[in-house]
Amino acid sequence: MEYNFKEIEQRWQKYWKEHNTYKTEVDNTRPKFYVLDMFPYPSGAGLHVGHPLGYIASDIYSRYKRLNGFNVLHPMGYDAYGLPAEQYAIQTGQHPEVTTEKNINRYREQLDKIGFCYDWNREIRTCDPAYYKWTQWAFIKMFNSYYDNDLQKACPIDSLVEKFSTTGTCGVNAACGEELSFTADEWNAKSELDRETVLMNYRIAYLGNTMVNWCPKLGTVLANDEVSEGVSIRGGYPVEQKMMRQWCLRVSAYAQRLLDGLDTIDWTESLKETQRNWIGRSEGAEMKFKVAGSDVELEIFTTRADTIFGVTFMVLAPESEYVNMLVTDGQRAAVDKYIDEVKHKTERERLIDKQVSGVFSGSYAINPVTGKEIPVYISDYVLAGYGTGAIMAVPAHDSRDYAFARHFDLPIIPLIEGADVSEESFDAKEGRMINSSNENLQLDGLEVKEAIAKTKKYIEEAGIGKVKVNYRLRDAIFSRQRYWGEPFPVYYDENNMPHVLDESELPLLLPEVDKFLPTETGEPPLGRAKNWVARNGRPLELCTMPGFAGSSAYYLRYMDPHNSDALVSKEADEYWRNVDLYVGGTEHATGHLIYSRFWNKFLYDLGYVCEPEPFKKLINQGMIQGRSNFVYRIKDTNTFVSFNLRKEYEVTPIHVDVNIVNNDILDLDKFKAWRPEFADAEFILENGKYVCGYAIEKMSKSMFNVVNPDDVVERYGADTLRLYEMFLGPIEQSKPWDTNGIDGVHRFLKRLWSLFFKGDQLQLTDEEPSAEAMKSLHKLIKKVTFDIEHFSYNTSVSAFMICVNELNAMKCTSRQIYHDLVVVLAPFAPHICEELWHAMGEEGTVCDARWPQYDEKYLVENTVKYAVSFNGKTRFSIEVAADTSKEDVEKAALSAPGAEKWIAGKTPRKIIVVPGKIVNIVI
RNA sequence: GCUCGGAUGGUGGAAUGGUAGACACGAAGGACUUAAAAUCCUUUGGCCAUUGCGGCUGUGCGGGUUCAAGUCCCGCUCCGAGUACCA
Repeated sequence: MEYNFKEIEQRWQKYWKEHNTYKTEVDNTRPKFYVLDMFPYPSGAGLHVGHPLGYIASDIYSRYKRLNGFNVLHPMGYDAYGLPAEQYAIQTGQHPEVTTEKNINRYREQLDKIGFCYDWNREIRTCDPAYYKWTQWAFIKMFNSYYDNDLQKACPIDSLVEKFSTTGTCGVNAACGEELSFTADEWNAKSELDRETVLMNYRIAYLGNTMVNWCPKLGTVLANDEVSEGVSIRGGYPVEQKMMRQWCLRVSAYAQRLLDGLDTIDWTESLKETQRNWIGRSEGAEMKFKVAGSDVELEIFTTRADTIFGVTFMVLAPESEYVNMLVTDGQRAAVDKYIDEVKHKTERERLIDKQVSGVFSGSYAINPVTGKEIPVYISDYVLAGYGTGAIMAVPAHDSRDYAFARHFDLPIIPLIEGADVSEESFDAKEGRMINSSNENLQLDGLEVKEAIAKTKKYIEEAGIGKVKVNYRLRDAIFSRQRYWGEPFPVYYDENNMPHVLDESELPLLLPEVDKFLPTETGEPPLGRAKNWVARNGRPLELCTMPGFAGSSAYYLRYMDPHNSDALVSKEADEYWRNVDLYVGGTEHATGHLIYSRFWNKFLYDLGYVCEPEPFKKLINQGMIQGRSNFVYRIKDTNTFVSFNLRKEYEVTPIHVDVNIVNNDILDLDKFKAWRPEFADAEFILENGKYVCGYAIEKMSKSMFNVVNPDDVVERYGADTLRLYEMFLGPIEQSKPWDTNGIDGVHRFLKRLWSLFFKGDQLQLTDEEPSAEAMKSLHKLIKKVTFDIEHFSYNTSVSAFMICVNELNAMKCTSRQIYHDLVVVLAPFAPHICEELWHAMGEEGTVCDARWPQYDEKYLVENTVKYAVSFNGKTRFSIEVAADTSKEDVEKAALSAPGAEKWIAGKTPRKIIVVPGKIVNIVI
């Protein structure tokens, strides 16, 4: 009987579906394990061979845990809201819902062919009203909450109102946009509208005027993580800075907890580091500089308080509120001109144009320590959004200040002994201080670190400023001027003040529109919706939520996907708790993985979830790159020359579809049929074959290097695909898709099959397995158990190959051996194992078997091989009985044939015996 | 610039400080076959010796620790990823 993978795989996939084999329920009698894949955005292109890499790894882990008696939650769903469907809708008029549905069906079809053990009863889609109801619900909760810095948690906004009405802002320490100060009486005297305006300053979901990344081409704002190097990540369009009234989430309030939480979770160090950088904690000081002839106090943030003696000028961000206060009449025109220029530069231009620019404000600040007057400049190298939007410039020890000082010919005072600042600044925080003492503060001779500490202490005592921690992490901008997203549960009153809907009104359904474009008046697409008003007749919010809204809490919904009364029931949450193993790409490090942690912590504060971190362990699967193939056309002809002969001609490399190339050998007939212009192509072959060149590139349609998993399944079967993807290399490493080795894996499965069957006959016997066979099996179990726990799947596949080869060589037919072999292989190649399990006459499915435990007693060797080294160089090996004493091993090594030659009559100075491994003889 | 990874045969990749190159691909040779496919066997880091054992060398470069280093330490080079006027 041939290994008919097609028939086997179809049969078992059908069986699993019909028997609901992978259905999961809360079961308090068994330990839980939650394995999650980052759910995909269902794009029109379908899955390529890179997508399943992580899915296969998590599937193996899920099956392994299940075999070990865990109740495994392993769900899948779709991140269904997103730009591509909307862009497509704009172009074609096709409703995004229709294309999304179509794409989801295609994804499902592809996923099903690979034999995953997902519990599809728990499928979720972010665009499903029953799902996004809970996204809207969370938004309402955030709107109705503020962040209490003393309690370090989110609290109901009502309790803040309570405090305001009894004590005013006194004693309130809350995360806010702007420090406010008022008494209870002042609060109580405020109008409803004024109160709402004040509260907006504290809400966790708030409407704020902020500088946003505006992408004119996409017609929407983007979050910081959606922009890279001044262009949008999706589409690569220019992004500019614009002040807009936008919904924001006060993620910054959670900065410290997001940072601290990283120490409690098992993620790769590099990913944690990325998040730490993104959060960007920096300890420093806020200092106040008086301005000559003015009441204004200029507040700046610095991490280098020690350099206070080297401050030779100040710089304001062009958007800073200080600008207007400090510009003198004489400089007004110049400043206005400069600010106008800056405004019209896009973020990208600002980055490309690294030339120093700036303008003098006309004012002078007074150094609080030295009392010296220093000019105040305005320049776009200072960012409005970080710190206070103003800096003290120390050109000797900051490269940006240095460039500015050089350009405007401002003084540069070195403050560190031995630092040469004639050519460039000395930015390192090391060395001894000089030029830094007066009657107020003496820093000379101190190390930089000591100087920083001393200065901080001084400025607090002298009341010049205070120690402050700053974070780079900004609040998330939460509005998108798009159609295909979650509508905000928000309406506006006659004062244009937003209010949230009542929870009973959820879900607020996404309305129909005639076109998916902005309105003629420039409003978002929802402006086209008819009757887009709340129950009370008030107009609803026209923006929708961004992509990360729906993906921030989806792992919670999987726990209890059909609950219409809660995001997740207490019971389900307390059982499943959080994700034990999360598998996905690093590209979400500063987006989804920050937002999700924030969202989870918020729900944790409110008592809706019981774990402070959503993802306990995270594995990043590498990207699968494309391996493009090339043919070489001789210039001005239709003749193609094989790879190794191409140097003899003048040729143009042309991408060729990798699907008509096999192991770099071009299928000539398929090539001719591929495109009309190649129909009469001629070839110059080498050894009768046309060999293609190759290159590693991103997998994309335009490179003709996209490999579809369906094609691989069709040709080799799902089990081969699964094994091969794991065999390709370490899971976390990026690597090109290269089918050159797939035959080897497929051969392995065929060999396995032929161990079971001779002809049509199952050739297994009930005889006792030999010690040799037991050893081979237990070696395998030990190795595979270890490997799965350590996500080292590639070496497991090797271990299977070795074991099967050994069993084959020893002609083992023992049912007992194969029973266990099938169980440990089942997570990797479930279909063939299910078939063999069944053929052996076992009950039920292999999914419910028990993971075999290895027994060291079978692994004990009778004899041990020692490598014998002389002065560290291995020369030969000896074999001795396993229980030979160290002394006897030494003797055996010294008296072994061949040893004489290396000892050369001398007396060994030292002999080191590493049990079971090596004897090193030092002469 | 900063942060984090990485560098091992023709290729993908194995090696708790202990015989480097497991396993697989590819290649070469062979068996079976009219032939091909499939399958199986042998060889396969480099150099030298091959009538035999064998010897030398070898994990990006230069040092160091150690009886012993691909692995640990110091200093470089190159490649990849992330991030970037964050004061």
